[in-house]
Amino acid sequence: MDRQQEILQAATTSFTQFGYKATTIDQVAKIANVGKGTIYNFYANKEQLFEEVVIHLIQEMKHETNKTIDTKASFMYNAHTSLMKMLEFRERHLLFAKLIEEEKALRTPAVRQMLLKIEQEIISYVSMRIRNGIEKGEIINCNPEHVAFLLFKSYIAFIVDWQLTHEEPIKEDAILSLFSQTIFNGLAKK
Amino acid sequence: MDRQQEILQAATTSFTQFGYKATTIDQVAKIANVGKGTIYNFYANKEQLFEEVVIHLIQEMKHETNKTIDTKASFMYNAHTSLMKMLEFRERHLLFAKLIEEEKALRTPAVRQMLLKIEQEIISYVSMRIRNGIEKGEIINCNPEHVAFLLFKSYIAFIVDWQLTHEEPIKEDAILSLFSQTIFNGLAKK
DNA sequence: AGATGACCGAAATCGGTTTTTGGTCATTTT
DNA sequence: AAAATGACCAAAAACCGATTTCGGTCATCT
Repeated sequence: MDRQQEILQAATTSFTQFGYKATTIDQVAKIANVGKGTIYNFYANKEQLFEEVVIHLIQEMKHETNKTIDTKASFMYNAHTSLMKMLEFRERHLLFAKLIEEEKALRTPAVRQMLLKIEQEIISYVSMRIRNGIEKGEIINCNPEHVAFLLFKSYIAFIVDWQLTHEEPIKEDAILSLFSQTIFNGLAKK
Repeated sequence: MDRQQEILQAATTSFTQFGYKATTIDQVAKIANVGKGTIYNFYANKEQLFEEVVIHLIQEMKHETNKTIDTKASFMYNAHTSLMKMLEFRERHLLFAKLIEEEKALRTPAVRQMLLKIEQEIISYVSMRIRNGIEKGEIINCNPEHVAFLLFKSYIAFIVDWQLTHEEPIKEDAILSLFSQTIFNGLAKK
């Protein structure tokens, strides 16, 4: 694996485990087995390295989701399988969870900014899919941004907030059936 | 108005305006036009005064909601009007918003604890209503706790989080129609 | 008997000092 | 020559003792 890959990998590990602030460049260098200066050959500064990690993760999620989408299938079916896919890779979203936690606890501006970027990115992606479903006449004529916002916040609530008030995390299939029964089913044209 | 009422009123005002931590007992005394010692004749300490304020607010909300419920009407209709009622009194929920903000920023343990209490209280109330709807055969057989959690978190997301990423608050009727189109409609038996 | 505010100690705040850490660059390695 | 490196620097964060604030008490006063 080339050095840049190694560094990105190490940074992802460290940010996920310790958060943004508690991750030091020295530490990333050590994990990646490179000198500190080498990192700056590829990334201008810590914030950009962070951004690269986040962009990479978003891309991966989009890619993963797109793979599951079958343009022949119904919106309903695709929404269901996409959500399932997302839930399957929940651990990978632990970076998000970590960042949300850090944002709440430390209010690091860089983290806040990145979270808003992630949110905006995801919501605009989901909006697009919803708009698509409306155009195809598969789902009712709703406000795509509002529905996307609702979906995003609901998802985060179960992935992140649920643990705060309940001992054990909620099961994937419980979330899945809940969303299917409520939001998704509500959206479907009858 | 008797002194105790005066104090509770003053405390509510101050907590809502400044939050828990930034509210001093001296200040409450001043607003209520009583000596500081007088407050301790009615409330053991600041935390209990806070709890009393919160309990009062929850009671008021429950009462307000119960008033709108028509046992003859459908679950759907009642859910809709209850939500409408809640939205109507949005300003009164500003204390909640303030507390959520404070919890995020300062992590005051007393505030955290109180928010969890509020959340638990509301979710258990909504759960009860949902269980009722299921028993009456009006809505599909879902998990009442999960649906209540979803409803609560969604409501909070629009009342509190929306402003963080959007300039102007979302309109009441936009929230209302969104909930009707998605979650509520999904729950309805067809 | 109930209300009050001066008073107390614990907890928060502040400001100056020390330590940590993001970022650079002269030197070394390939 | 090009890339890698870690000693080094300045700026930001952590630390810590001095000072202030504030929750809670109680002797005194209505």
